[in-house]
Order: sequence, then structure tokens, then C-alpha cells
Amino acid sequence: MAVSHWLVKSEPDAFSWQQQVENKVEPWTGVRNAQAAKFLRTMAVGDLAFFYHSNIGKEIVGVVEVARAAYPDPTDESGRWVCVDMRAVSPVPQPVTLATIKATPELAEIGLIRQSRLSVMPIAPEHWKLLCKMGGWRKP
DNA sequence: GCCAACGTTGGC
DNA sequence: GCCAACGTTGGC
Repeated sequence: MAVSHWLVKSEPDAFSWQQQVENKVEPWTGVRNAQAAKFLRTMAVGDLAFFYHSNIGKEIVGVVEVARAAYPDPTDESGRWVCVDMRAVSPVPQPVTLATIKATPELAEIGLIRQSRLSVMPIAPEHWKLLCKMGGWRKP
């Protein structure tokens, strides 16, 4: 099966790309939104995701890959929510800012803009390709 | 600090 | 089941 592509958001105050790199593999916990959780459940090991800094920076700063598929979120006492494990792949050499994305007509339809509050979202292959090009990111 | 978007809760 | 009130997220 083909690799799927995603974008995940994190507030760098809470959990930054720097921490992701230092920890290498990190559980992606705390998603408490049904739509975002549905996407987490859809992720497969090996899928790639952009790591986006919300609030501070507002830019795509790195790429992570799914290291473990959805399992119960240990930070959720109710047991209803899931998380995945993410592994740092490599930084995006030239971070792609929200302003740049907004200024790019081809990217007008991506979830980041259409649904600004969603923290986990799929990225279409053509958008992934374009964003990689804009950020100067190549698969290592 | 404000506000828009949108999800959740609770009264009816 | 509807909808107003309220809370949260995230951009500006």
C-alpha cells in the first residue's frame, strides 16, 4: 500500500520539533477531537507527516514518520482516545510558513487553511510534493 | 487581547 | 432533536 501523507500540529510551548528530534520516537498524545482521532486511526507505520508549529512560528519545520499505529492514549483516563508514535525523520531546510501557504493558490484547499483548528489532517500527494519542494525537503 | 470557527453541553 | 450558551483552538 502506498504511503499516506499527513500534517500534525503542535504548539512549540507544549512540544516542539526540537524535543521531537531529541526524543527520536515520541507518543503523539492528547488528541481529543473526533475527526483528528479518525485520522490517527487511519495512519499506518511508515506514513510521513509534516510537523507544524502552531501559535509560535506557524510553519512546517520538520518531517516525522509513524513508528507505531494507533493504540490507546495513555494520557486519556477514559480509554476512548488513541495516539500513535512518531519518529523524527529530518528537518525541513527552509520552513514553510502559514503566510507562504496562504499565498500559494495551489494550496488554498488544504486542511490547514480550510479547517484551521484541526490538529491532524491528511495531505494530498500533489500538495505533499509541492510543500516538499517549497521547503527544500527530500527523503533522506 | 481580540475574534472567528467550531465542538460540546445542557435545557427544553 | 433543536439550539443557545459556553469553552477551546489558533490566527492576527
